Amino acid sequence: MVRAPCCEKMGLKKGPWTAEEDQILISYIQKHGHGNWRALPKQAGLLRCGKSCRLRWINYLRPDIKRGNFTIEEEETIIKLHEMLGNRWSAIAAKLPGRTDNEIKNVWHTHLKKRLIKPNQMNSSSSDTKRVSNKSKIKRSDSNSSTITVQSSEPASLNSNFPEMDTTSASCTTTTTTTSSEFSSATNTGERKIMNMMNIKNEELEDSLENIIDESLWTEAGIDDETTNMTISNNELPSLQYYDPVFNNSEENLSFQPSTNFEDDGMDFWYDIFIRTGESIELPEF
DNA sequence: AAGATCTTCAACCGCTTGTTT
DNA sequence: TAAACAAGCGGTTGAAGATCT
Repeated sequence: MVRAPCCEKMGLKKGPWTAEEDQILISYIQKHGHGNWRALPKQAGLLRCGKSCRLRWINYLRPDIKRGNFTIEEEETIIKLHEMLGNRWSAIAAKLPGRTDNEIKNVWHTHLKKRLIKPNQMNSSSSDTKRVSNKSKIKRSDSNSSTITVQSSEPASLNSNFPEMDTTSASCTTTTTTTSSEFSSATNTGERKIMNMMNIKNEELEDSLENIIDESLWTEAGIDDETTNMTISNNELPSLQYYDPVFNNSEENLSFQPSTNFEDDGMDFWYDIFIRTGESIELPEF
């Protein structure tokens, strides 16, 4: 299918919008709604393509747009959501009323990304805050299994990989429950589901998990009708460190980072776990 | 003071996804 | 079922302002 590129038609204006154009667009939408974006500019008398009008309205002219600097809370939310969702700006924007995906994307690239790198650069010179030194992988090889568990009562399978670590210092249990048919039928979305479920901050463990795990994530992942449980067996735990291999930042987290060399060989799932020196968790047998 | 460089962010582009015919 | 179309998304660009030298 061949489609004429947007704005390629002769006579359509590009570039920054003038106040007059803004006013025309606002007036038209207030009066008629936007309806069909492609037809809008002609009906409104604008020499713009529909796509440009839509973008201008959504990113700038909408009455519910929140202007001005981002608050600390908003920035923290973006950082947290980006940790969970990656560059899915529209999904992040959906959690920040009045903010657009474009704005969030810009803020991320111009402010937040840099901020996340800087603390680690300082940390790297401090022995007690120096983070990740060990890494292991969990392989989930049985797609029909209904649970994924990481807990202290299991044999020290991790210890064999990291003999220098004290296995008594940390433990946790993370259990997800899903029906096998749903799981096995969604290889690619299942991986995201697990990633999201495990991406829970330590301080949040006290809260209801229903409040932590955003159902919309499952909807977006295509898994919206399954039962999900998650439990932490030890209140003092986990004392794990989260390590972001992209930005080299770290913080107190219970977090399991999907492998950057993620493998999806059939029904196999791999996850990297990053743990601070001297601490450990114990892994289940899958 | 002026030119160079950096930063910011609105807008665009190309692609994907969803819907209609 | 496939084509056509509309809307949405994320990456990228480039103009304008800020800062540096």
